[in-house]
Amino acid sequence: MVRPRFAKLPPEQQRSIYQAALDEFTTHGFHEASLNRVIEAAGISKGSMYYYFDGKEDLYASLAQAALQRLLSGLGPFVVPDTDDPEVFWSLLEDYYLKLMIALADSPQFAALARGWSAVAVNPGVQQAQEEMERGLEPWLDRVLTAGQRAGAVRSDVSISLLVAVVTGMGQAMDVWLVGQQLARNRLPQLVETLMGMIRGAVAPRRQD
Amino acid sequence: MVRPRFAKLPPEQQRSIYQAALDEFTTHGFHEASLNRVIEAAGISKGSMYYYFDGKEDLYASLAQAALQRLLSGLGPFVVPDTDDPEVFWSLLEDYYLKLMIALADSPQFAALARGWSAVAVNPGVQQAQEEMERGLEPWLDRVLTAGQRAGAVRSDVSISLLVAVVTGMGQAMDVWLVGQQLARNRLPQLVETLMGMIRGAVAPRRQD
DNA sequence: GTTGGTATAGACTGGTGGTCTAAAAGGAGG
DNA sequence: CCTCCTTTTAGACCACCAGTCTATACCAAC
Repeated sequence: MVRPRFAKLPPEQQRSIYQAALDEFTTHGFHEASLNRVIEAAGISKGSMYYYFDGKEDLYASLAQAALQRLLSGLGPFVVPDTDDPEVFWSLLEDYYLKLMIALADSPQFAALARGWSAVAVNPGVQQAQEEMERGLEPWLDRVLTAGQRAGAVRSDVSISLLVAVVTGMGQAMDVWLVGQQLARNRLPQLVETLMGMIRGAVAPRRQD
Repeated sequence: MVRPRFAKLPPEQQRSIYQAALDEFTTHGFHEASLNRVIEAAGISKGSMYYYFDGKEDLYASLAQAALQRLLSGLGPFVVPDTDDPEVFWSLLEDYYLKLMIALADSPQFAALARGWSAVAVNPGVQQAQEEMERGLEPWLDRVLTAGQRAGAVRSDVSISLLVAVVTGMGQAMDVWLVGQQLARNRLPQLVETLMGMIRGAVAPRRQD
């Protein structure tokens, strides 16, 4: 999936293509985006586009990956809380989530890209690309929740896959909701605390456990 | 959005068109579905199709609406629990959710249709149709949660819109997860209890409330 | 120079959703 | 039976789509 040919391009042209693609994808979403328009806006020929990218999906995945990398570069690697104390576990997670949200608030481009993502998943051809991206996200969630179970912070009486699904769903819903709000930066900490509290309420062990 | 022309058709032809559309949409999803193939499979002409439906989106929305109606007809109207007891509130909701899940398990067609739904939402043109459908669902959730607040079963310290978003997200995630499982009918009650418990954990009042 | 890989251009293909015009079918009044 | 008008059907046609392919331009190595 690495395309050294593209990396060899003069950075100026790389940015031109990425910018055109970003505009198109963020304003139209994946399916309604037109590769032809991207080609035109970038000022290159169809041949060149297909010389650098395998196709529409590949361009999108490339773009998203680059954006994600940029987003996470200021955040350090994914952290898996390693602790025995449920309170500490949730506190660590909340810190991390807050940092993530702040970074996200600073790059609305990526938010727009991420929002279009779920739609892409329907196309089977893209699932592979998505898996590549999720290879850094879903397994992370998986490991985090497993660590949470060890710490007694996450219930152990249901399958991990359900927990991952539910937390992902909650996270997506919250993100979408957050983007819809006028998220004043100074209110973020309180909001994140609330949101994390809801996730905790959903997946924490029942009281009699 | 009502197309009396279509309703006037001989039922046999109506079913022929709906069946062809259902096959296409459930096997390919909305975006990858081909209207031309539906037309061919239904054995009608393009002119007729566009005489009866405004287009692809309209056909899809029509189909989904009909399927939803059929699904809910055996379920009675949406119920808004009216009680003062949080326990009763959640119990009523759980009963209803279970009935819904059983009905869903009995009509996999609708499940497939519903799965494709989120992808359609990305297309702005369909959002209107979706809103029309959700006009019967989201406000219901809204009212249910408000009733839950009155009963002290749902926390009142965050906005209803967030609660609706989170519950919707959880519900979608759970539905998708459920469909992915081999949902044996006899295990459904226990599963639904678990799922409802998670929703409850997320939106119930904090302990110190 | 000549050769050979790299890069670019853009015509072309088979498909898409959607429009449009012309003809067929159906029915009411004479 | 014929005319007139509306409703319905047929399918050619349009612009656009993602993706393929061939021919040519470029440029370094020899």
